[in-house]
Amino acid sequence: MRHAPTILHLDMDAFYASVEQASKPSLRGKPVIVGGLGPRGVVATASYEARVFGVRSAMPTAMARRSCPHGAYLVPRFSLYRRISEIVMERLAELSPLVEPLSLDEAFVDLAAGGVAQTVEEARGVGQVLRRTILEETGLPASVGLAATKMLAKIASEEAKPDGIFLVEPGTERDVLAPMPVRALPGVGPTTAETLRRAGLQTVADVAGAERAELLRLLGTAHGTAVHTMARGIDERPVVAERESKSVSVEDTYDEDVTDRSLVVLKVARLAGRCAERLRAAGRSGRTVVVKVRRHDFSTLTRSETLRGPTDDPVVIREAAARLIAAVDTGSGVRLLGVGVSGLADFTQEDLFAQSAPPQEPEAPQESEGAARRSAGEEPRGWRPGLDVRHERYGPGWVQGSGVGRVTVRFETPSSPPGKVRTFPVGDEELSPAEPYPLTARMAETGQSSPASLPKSLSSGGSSPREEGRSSP
DNA sequence: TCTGGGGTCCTAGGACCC
DNA sequence: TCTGGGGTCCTAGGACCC
Repeated sequence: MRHAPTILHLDMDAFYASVEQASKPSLRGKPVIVGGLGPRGVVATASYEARVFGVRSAMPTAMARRSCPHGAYLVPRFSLYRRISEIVMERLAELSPLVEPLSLDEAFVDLAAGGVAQTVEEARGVGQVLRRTILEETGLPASVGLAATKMLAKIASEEAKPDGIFLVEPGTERDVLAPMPVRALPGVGPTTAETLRRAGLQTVADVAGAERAELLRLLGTAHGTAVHTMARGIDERPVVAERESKSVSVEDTYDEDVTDRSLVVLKVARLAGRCAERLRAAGRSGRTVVVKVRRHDFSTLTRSETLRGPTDDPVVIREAAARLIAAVDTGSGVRLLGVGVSGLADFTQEDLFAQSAPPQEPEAPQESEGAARRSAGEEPRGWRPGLDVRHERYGPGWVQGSGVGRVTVRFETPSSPPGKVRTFPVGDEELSPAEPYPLTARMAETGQSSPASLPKSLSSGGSSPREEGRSSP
């Protein structure tokens, strides 16, 4: 274990909600909830103002509306979040070759490997400069944790929030951890915490003081060992850059349970097609096709089939998915269907034996996403709250709400004062969907060739298709 | 209030082979 | 005739994370 706090954990504060507040001046200082807005939606991120009312991530949106009825409820704008994430990750890459992203808004950085910090003071300095840089370039607050291990760096960034920095001095790990609830340890969720509680272990100190054999008996070999080790402040996991994904999957939860068997079969076929598209876009192929079904009572089952060789062929994946769903009783209705492919190979090469794939896939006539949804009997989702629009006469704005044939738009941009609201008929010819506005001057400079503005076929790949836009030192 | 979507890792049992 | 152990692959489910 290293002797200086040179593992940095960066975590953007309430990321999606903060982006929305930065984009929409009228929402600053107000409760903002980003997530699914349908009857079965859940909260992805709540702003700190919304958390005061008890709104939390993963909470059903319907419940959030009850406890925070005056909040602004918005759908996520992932293309914008991805653009901002790219900018942040670029800044991290300047600190070290060892950057391990955990999600769009979170990453570990090994500062020692980058040679930018060897001591407590240097590490703190790097963290402070980083926070300032991110604020300047994106307009968003980020918190930084620094420690000698990943576990403590992550706990430190949690401690630092909101908009702060926290450094765990090497040697004090056990003291910092001791009073914390067991849930603070990575890998300890509700089930493990309950198991430990029943054994009388509530704090990290309790677990650290427990017999190793007792933990193995309670949690099994792998988990028990990991929890015991972590509780004593030991964590030798290295920061690892560029981990290849091991599976690709697509799933949909439906607003109402699907009972019609032929519709179930149709939806599985469509999901298989989408899954294959994603696989191809990533330049991967896989051997095991998985179908996932969640029933009306929330019970979930999976059925899988392993092919003789890896594939990314939509026809092959669709056929396998069709065989799998054929063996599942969906008579009582399903709330979710999913299709995934695992056992990913590095190459995209058709297996020469088992496949029935014709060389030139005779895809069904290409339907647009919207047309596909409509023909499947689903709602077209035009003006969803939070989305960017432009009006010929009033300029750029965002959808505040819609219903009974009308759309309400607020006309403002990141750098404008809070804007005015106007209402239009949903069919207003002068109103059209628009690209997100850059949050800062810096984003406007480099963001013109943003993935969001590129055709789908170019922007969906793993690596960025553009070369320019990198600032010189 | 009624539970998203995208992942990772682990366990356990059965088949199959040596 | 009965009784083995170990290794690998596949399938299914579950806990956990963001």
